[in-house]
Amino acid sequence: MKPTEEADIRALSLFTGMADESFEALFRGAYVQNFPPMIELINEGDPCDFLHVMIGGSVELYAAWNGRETTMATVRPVSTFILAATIRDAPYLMSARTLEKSRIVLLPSTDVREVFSSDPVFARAIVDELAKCYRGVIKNTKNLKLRTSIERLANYLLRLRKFSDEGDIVHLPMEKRRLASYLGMTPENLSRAFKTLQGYGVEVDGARVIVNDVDDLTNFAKPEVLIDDFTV
Amino acid sequence: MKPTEEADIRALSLFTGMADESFEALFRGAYVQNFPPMIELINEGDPCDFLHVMIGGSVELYAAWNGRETTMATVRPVSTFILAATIRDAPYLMSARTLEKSRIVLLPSTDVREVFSSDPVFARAIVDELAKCYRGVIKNTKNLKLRTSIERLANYLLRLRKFSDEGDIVHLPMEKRRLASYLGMTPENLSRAFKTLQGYGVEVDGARVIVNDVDDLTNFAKPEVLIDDFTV
DNA sequence: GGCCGAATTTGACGTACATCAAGTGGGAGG
DNA sequence: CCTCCCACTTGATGTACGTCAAATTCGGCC
Repeated sequence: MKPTEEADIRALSLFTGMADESFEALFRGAYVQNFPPMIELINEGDPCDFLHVMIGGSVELYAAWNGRETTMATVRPVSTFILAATIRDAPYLMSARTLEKSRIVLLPSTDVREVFSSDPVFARAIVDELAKCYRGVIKNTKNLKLRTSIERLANYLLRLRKFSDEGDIVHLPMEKRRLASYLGMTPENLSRAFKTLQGYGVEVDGARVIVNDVDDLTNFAKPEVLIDDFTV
Repeated sequence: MKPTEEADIRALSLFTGMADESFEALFRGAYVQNFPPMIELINEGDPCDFLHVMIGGSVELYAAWNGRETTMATVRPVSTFILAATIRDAPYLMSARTLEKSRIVLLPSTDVREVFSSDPVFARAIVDELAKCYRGVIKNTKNLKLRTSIERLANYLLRLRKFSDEGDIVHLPMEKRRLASYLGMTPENLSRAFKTLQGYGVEVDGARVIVNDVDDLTNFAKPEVLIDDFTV
């Protein structure tokens, strides 16, 4: 692990307040690995051996049942995933695969639980993180149950735009078929949903999307803090 | 609060291991209240002032957006709700209303956070509870995204049956329209879904449902630990 | 028991979305 | 530069599910 990477990780809210000794104890047994694209990192149902920390690339979390599959989330640096399973020492609820070449730190779950017990600051940070994740999933459920697929797409675009550094031009951070699955629809339907949003000033060119009329789109999408704001 | 009620609460995994002083400190500032049916306890977006502990009746957690409303969960004694908002000192993501006459203990959020900081056993219990809740919501998301409404109903019935003490006879614990909303469908569609499940030996008589052929229904519903087992 | 209002059911119909089957186009490798 | 492959799009069609309106049943209350 390079010093800059370590600094990035240390800056995560999960690790930032903890004692140096704890941080060191936590990362002493860590493995840093580079994975090629489309590698299965985790299989649903397997026992949870590691907390994963993304420091490069991107990973898709997905779930399957009865031959169907759905994207639950995509993870990007710098952040952790499957904290809950680590803490509970429970089997993974989701599978994970790399989408691109990815660099990931693996922290043995036993170490995480150990440091959790010994460092109250880390414990507090874990609780904060878990509560944040929980609320994130609740928001996602509201999004799924209360909105149509077109409304979900519209709000998704507005969220992208908020963090775009090119103003009204946003770049879809994943393939359209994965976005479709994440939003709970088929690729075909996503394509048609984009076409519908043309009527609200949305212009699509591959992965580049231009939001020409924010007010119009916002008026249609009706974004709301308690669903769409990930900081609350 | 009656001694038996206090004992019931103390037995919750959230409170069972903590020091007596902590428990006392936590409940010193508690309010015990009786509510009539259909009272709004909590409004989405309000600041979170209390951790709620159900000791009688039942409460519906629901969310609304743009004129639509959906049931997120129903809570029954003895258990707590809105732990995550309490911990984060964040606004409620869901609203809550009593369904029946209910008896509820209100613990000031500040007290919860204070005891959380001072009692590591309580802290550990909160983390466990949060992780459990998080995993519960993830399972719910998988249920919603991977299954049709009929499949969700079938699995819901099998879950009820598992905890029924009348064998193949189960009792729906809420009105059908709320069940429909919880399962992400309309009352009309729920009615038709029940009719479809007649083909798999399901007999409906008001709130009483008989599962005549568990194997047949199971074969259709394909329940799975990583979606339907709330203990994992 | 009989009445009343609300929940549930039923039927007819409409909409949202999935599926299937061709296209079309764009990027990686020769 | 060409070509192949794979994502994406498009159109036609089917299915799941919602909506609306009208029964019907149920539960509470006199």
